[in-house]
Amino acid sequence: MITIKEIADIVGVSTTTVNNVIHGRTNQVSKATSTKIQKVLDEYNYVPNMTARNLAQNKSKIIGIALKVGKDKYENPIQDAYIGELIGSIEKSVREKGYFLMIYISDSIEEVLTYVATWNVDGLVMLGPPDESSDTISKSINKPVVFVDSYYGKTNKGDIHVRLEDRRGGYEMTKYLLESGHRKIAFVADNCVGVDKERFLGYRKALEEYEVNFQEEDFFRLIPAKGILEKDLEKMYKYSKNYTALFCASDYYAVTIMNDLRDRGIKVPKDLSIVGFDNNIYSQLSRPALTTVAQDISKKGEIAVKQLFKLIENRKIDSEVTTLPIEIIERDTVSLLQAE
Amino acid sequence: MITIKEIADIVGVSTTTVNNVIHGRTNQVSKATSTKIQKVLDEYNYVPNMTARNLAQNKSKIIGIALKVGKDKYENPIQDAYIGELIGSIEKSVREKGYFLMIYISDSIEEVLTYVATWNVDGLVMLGPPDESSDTISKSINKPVVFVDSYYGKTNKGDIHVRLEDRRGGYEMTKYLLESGHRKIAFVADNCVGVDKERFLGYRKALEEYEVNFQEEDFFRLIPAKGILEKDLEKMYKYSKNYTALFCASDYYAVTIMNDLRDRGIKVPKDLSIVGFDNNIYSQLSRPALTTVAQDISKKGEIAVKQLFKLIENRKIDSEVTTLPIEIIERDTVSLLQAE
DNA sequence: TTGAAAGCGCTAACAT
DNA sequence: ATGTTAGCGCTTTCAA
Repeated sequence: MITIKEIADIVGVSTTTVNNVIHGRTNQVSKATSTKIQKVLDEYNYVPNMTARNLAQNKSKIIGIALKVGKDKYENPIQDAYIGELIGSIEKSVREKGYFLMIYISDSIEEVLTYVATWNVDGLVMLGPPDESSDTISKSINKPVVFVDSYYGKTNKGDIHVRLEDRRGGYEMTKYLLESGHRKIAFVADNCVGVDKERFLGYRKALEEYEVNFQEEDFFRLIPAKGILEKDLEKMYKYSKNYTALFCASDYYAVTIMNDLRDRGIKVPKDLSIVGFDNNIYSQLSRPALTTVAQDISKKGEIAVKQLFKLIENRKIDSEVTTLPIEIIERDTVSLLQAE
Repeated sequence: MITIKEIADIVGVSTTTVNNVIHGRTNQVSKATSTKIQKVLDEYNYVPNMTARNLAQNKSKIIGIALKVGKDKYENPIQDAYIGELIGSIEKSVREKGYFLMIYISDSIEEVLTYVATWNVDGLVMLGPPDESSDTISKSINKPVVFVDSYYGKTNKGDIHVRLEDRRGGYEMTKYLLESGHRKIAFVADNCVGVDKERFLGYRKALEEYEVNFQEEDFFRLIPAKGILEKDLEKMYKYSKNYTALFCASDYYAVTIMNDLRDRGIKVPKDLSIVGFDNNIYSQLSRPALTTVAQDISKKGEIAVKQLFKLIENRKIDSEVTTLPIEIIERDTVSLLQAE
C-alpha cells in the first residue's frame, strides 16, 4: 500500500501536486510532472486509503441500510424474498453511485443511531421500522435518511418516505374477492403494524363498502416462529372451513398456507380461495400460481436511493412521500362464487 | 459528535486519560477522575469515530463480502434464495463478532482487489469465483480471505475454502435416480464451471458406474437471461420427451422447469421425474415438493466466518478445506420405474 | 496516575 | 505550477 507521501518522495514533488493529479486537476500541474506522477502512480498501483480520505473530509462514502427487526425475526431477514430483492436493488443503485453499502441489522433503535454516528455514514436507508421508533430516528439523525415501508402516527414534515399503496392494495384485493362473490374472507398476517396494518385497513374498508360484517376472529394471526407455526397451521385448517377466501398479507404466508391446506386435502381454489401480497417469486413459482397484489420491489429500492442522493447532494425534493402503485395480478387461486 | 479532545477539555484532563477510561483501562486511572470522565462521556453521548480509530490502528472492523458475478447475472444476485440465505447467515455471524459487513459486487477481479485495499478490510469472504481469478486473489491479497464455493485448477496451499460435497451430491442423486430405474437422465445447468461442474462430474461418475452411456446432448444448457429462457424452456419441452428424469443443478431451475412442463401438460413425476440441488425454499414450497440434494446453507456461512476469524485472530486452522455434507431429500418428484 | 506529542494517510487553505 | 502546513479524531509511546 503505497501512500501519497511516498509517491511524492519518489517523484520529488510535494503531496499537493500528487494529490492534484490523483484528482485529475491536471490544469494545475505541468504536463511533464503530471505524466511523470501518473506513471509512478500506475507502477506502484496506488489505491487511495478511504479511511484517511474520509477522516480528512468528514465523509464516508458509505450508505448504511438499517433493518430494524423484531426479536423473533432477527434470525436471517436477508433470506426473505422480499427483503432480498429490496436490498439487492438498493445495493445496485448505491454501487452505481460509486458508494458502498454497509448492512446493519438490529432490534434496537439506539444501536442504529450509534451505528450511524460510528461510521459517519453519508446516508441511511431505514427499512420498515414498524413502530414509532422512526420518530426517534428522524429527530436524532442529522444525516440524510430515507424511510422505506414505514408508517407511524404522524409523518414528520421533512421526512422522506418511499412506500407502497398498501392500503389500496388491501382494498382492491378485497374488492376483487367480494366481486368474485366471496363474503367470508379472513385476513391473515403475523402482526398488525406497519404495512400489514395498512393492508388490513384497506381490507376493512372494502368489507364496509360491501356491507359485509367484520368480526375480531376474521383477523387470523400467525406466528412464524419454529414450532409455533405448525400449530397455527393446524388451527388455520379448522378455521378455514368458515371461510371461502383467505387474504394473506404476504405471498410467503399465502403459499405456505396453501401448501399446508392442500396437503390436508383442501382444494384451492375450488374449496377455498387464497390470495397474497407482493407478487414475489413465491407467488410466481407456486402451483396453482397465486393471485396476488403486485408491487415493483426493485423500483422501490431504486427510488429510495434516488431520493437519498437528492438529500445528500442537496438537490430539490419534489415530493417527500413517494407512494408506488399496486396492481392486482389474477392467477389461479381464486374461484368465482355464485352471486347470492 | 463530541470528540475525545473535547471531553478531555471539559473534564480538564488529557486525551490519554479519557482514552483509557473509554477502553476500560480503569486500573490506570484514579477512581475519581474515572467516574468524572465516565459521567461526561455519558452525558454527551460519546461515540467513537471509527474512521479515526481505524486510521490510527490500521484496522477497519469491516468484513468484506465480495460477489464475483458474470455479466449476465449482474442484475440482482442478492435476491437469489441461495445467495440471500448465505449472505444473511454471514451477516449474522459477522455482527455477532462485533464487525461490520460491507457488500461488494463486481464482475471484475481487479475491482475486488482495489476494494479490499481501499477499505483496508480486515477480512474477505469471496463468494464463488467461478474461474481462475481466485488464484489472482489469493496471490494479491495480504488480508485474510475465505473462499466459499470456489473450485479452480489447483487449490493453493494456504487458501482457506468452505465448500460442499458438490460432486458427491451429483453422484448420489444420480445414483438415486438410477436405482429408481431411470436410465435416460439429462443434466440441466446454466454453465459448467464451479459447483455446477462438480455436480456434473458426480453425475457422470454415477452414469459410468451403472454403465449408462452419456452423450453431449444429455447436458442441457439453460440461459437464464430474459427472453432467452422462454425459448430454452420451449426447447426443453421437446427435449424432455427423450428422458425419464431431469437432474437440475439448482432448485430454482428444477421448479421453473417443472412448472413450465406441467403447464404444457407433462405430469411430474408420472411422465417425467425432476430433481434439484440445494434444498432451498423453492424446493420446499413447490408442489409437488421437489426431491433434491440438501445442504446447510446457513452453516456454510457460519463456518466461513468462523474460519475467517481464525485467520484474523491468528489462531490455528485445523483444516484448510472444509467440505460440508450433502443429503438426499426424497420428496414427490421422482417416480419409481420398472426395473428393466 | 496523568500528560505530551508524534503519527495514521489524506485534504485544503495558504503561500510562493 | 508547486510547496508548506495544519488539521481530521484517535492511538500509543514515552516521559513525568
